[in-house]
Amino acid sequence: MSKSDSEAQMSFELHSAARLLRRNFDRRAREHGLTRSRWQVLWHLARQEGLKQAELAENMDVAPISLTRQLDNLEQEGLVERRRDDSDRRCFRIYLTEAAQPALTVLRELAQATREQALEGLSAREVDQLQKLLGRVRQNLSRDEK
Amino acid sequence: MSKSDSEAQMSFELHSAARLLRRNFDRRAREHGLTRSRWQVLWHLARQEGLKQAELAENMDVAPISLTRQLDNLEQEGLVERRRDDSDRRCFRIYLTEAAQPALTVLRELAQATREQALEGLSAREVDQLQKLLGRVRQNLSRDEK
DNA sequence: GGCGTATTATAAGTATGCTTATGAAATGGT
DNA sequence: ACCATTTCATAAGCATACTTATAATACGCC
Repeated sequence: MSKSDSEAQMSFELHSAARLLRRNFDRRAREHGLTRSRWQVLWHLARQEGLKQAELAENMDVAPISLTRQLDNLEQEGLVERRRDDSDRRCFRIYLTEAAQPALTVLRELAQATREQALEGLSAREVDQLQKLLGRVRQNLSRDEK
Repeated sequence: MSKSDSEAQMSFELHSAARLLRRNFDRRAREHGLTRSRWQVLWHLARQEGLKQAELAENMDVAPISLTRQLDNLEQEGLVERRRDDSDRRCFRIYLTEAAQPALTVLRELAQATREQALEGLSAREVDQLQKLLGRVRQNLSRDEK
């Protein structure tokens, strides 16, 4: 296989693998009544709470306006909370509520299951290698992301 | 790093890298007036023409109905063609027109540029390794895709 | 050969994301 | 202190994808 072909193949595999990983998780999440856009918000909040909407949107890689509606819904259902910032009355700080904890537990289990399936048959060394190579690709691409 | 952490990290990198790759290409394509959904159709057709809409949709990983509208637009602009199948009057076979060729040339160049940026600093051997590892992940996940 | 089922494309309605515009509040230069 | 600029959240309108339903045609079992 020529260098250029191998590179093209790599793009294809990268795309496919990521799509399948997402899908696999989606399928599991859907069985629990969690839709993609919903679990993504919860997932990011579990990593870090108290962000402004704009910051959270940046983290999630969606436009702030797109997050607004998701938060509207999640807030209505009592899973997240908008708290006014004391020092800047323009913005809110976003927090999870206690009611969100059960969903998070489920999400963590689903993520684990998906990963196990994805990495079946790969040695710890190979997983590590894959992670490092992907990390370099990511850095190459994120250089000019702003 | 524990095994489980390393695995979680891998999912994150995979997701990120794929997203950035897509985005990088999108940004380039957009400068040429090509939107995501449009170039995806053209791209897949360049690989293989003459498919039924349902088959093409399956390849592209979208629902058939979603493809219908894209084809409506692309057909209107004369970039693709729906040809009736002789032996099955229910279905169309989809083909690119001559008018689509310039766009495809541009797409190929953009893809090349994106790949070069993504893989900067990786040796041919590393690219190959990455491709093979991703291939295994893909296979693990695509087993139960249907 | 004939009828039930499957397949193909599409339509209607809904969800979700984006671009662009807007109002309120903060910030910075002078 | 004042005005221009920036930032934050949201609104309106559009693009795109999905779920579910439907009409036309093909297929398969008996």
